[in-house]
Amino acid sequence: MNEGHLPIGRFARLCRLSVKQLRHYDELGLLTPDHVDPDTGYRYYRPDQARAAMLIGLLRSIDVPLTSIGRVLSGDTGALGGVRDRMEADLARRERNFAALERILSDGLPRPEVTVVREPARRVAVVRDIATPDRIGVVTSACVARLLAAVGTPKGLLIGLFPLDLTRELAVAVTVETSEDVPGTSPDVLPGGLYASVTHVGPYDQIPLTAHALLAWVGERGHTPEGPLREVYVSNPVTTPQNRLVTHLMIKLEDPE
Amino acid sequence: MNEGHLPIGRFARLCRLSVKQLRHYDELGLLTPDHVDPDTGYRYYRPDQARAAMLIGLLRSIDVPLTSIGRVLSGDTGALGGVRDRMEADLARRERNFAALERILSDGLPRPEVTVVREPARRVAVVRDIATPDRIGVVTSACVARLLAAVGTPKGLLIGLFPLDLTRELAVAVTVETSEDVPGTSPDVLPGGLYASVTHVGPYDQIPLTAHALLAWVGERGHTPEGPLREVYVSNPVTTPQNRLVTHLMIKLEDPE
DNA sequence: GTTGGACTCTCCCACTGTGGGAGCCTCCAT
DNA sequence: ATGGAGGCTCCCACAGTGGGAGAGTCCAAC
Repeated sequence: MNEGHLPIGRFARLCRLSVKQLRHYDELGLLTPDHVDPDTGYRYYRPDQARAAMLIGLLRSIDVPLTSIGRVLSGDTGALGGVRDRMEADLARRERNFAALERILSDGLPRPEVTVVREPARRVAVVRDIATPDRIGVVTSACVARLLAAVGTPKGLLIGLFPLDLTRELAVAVTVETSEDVPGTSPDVLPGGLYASVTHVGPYDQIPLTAHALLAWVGERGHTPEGPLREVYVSNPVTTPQNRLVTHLMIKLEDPE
Repeated sequence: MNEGHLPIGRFARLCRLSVKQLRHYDELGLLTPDHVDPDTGYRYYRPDQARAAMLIGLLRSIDVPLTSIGRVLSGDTGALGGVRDRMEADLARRERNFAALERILSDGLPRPEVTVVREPARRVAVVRDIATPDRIGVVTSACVARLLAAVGTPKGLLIGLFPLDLTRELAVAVTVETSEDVPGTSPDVLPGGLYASVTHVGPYDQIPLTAHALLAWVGERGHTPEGPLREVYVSNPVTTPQNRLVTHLMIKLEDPE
């Protein structure tokens, strides 16, 4: 064999990777040793493979997944762009989570006051869309924009409707009370009756904190929540600071018979 | 059995959790069903367990680990504080990683120019400390502060010394050339000889990008890097914007015989 | 030439949290 | 009585790394 060949341990020290990692990368086809002894299975690397090895280490050190690294190594120049986008979205989500945790730590676990109110049926103009769980915020904003464009200055408060199961693809809707049909929207009637209601104060992306408490209240009392979760946007999000935004969260209770 | 008891599927829908999750939480002891039929193994939950279940779901939705949730449920009020600190550190690390990835995407993979230079031996004053891999930045800054406090205004450039193996606990050192012993520092002599050298331009926490390229260059040519990695801080970090900071990275080559 | 210690091999298991699926059993309404 | 929905347990998968067992290999010192 060539004299320059390095056994795996020496190569690992050279590249600042662990032996385990190198074997794993070999197995995945990311970095195949220049030569493998057919009798003993010993892996031997050429020194100039250190560049590829260290590229792997570099990208791993910034959390690029091995599959993406594989694409980079095989010349897919666009692979890192996708990683960038995913990292950015992940980062934003983690920042939201961190803010929510900070809030819990400062305000304690949410135990807001739940009241039962009787709501009239409401004739509304509806704008709907489909969203994935992580895009609820964006999609809802878009619906609001479309609704406002169709209705003009609304006379009542905007009401959002969200299904209780947020784990998969879901339909969101934004409505406003109206007395006549509005072009560009669908007419609908929100059922009246008894609702459990709670007030959320804070950023919209922390609504789940309060909504969980509302649903817990409902479940605790043995009610079965019916229909979508209703969010009544009381504050003007343009003029109100994030942590003063007021939203009423309501869920219909089954009719007592 | 009690009439209010819910089988797992119904309870799961109520709490917006999956059946799999509930079984898992049962197994971990986080949320034990109120009653388990000894014959069939069927789990039955009380409606008021929904509060605990939804608390789990809420904390999971903001990435709190199940073990920490367990501590919260058993009344450990300090558990979330630890989670907060870990999340904050993790967030900072991810932000750095994201910045590094952005840099790679805009500047391409680092392939800086490596030169071989002959360095004289240098008599230096040294301040050392031990750091874990994620605290290198902080610990190094502290060493710099101690060194500057001991030396006053240095006549030469600060030089950092870092072992090549960054995967475990490691010793960092900061030095400055001096002609006499300085109280509060240790005297040492940096060996002279041939060094591979490369210039890094950018934030200190992106030094690994360039260092990897340097080590790859060394490895490619079959050299064995010797001794610690040397970082010569050319710019004044106080007056220079982050992405204009200039640092020379140097690694000693074994002497040609 | 032999011996011993460092090195390497392949497998298996662990972590975290969730989902999918197989194979079987149970509940409840028709 | 029967069928379908829903429950049970147990196994495997993901991603990436580390740890360890048990066996084989390399190389330098004697």
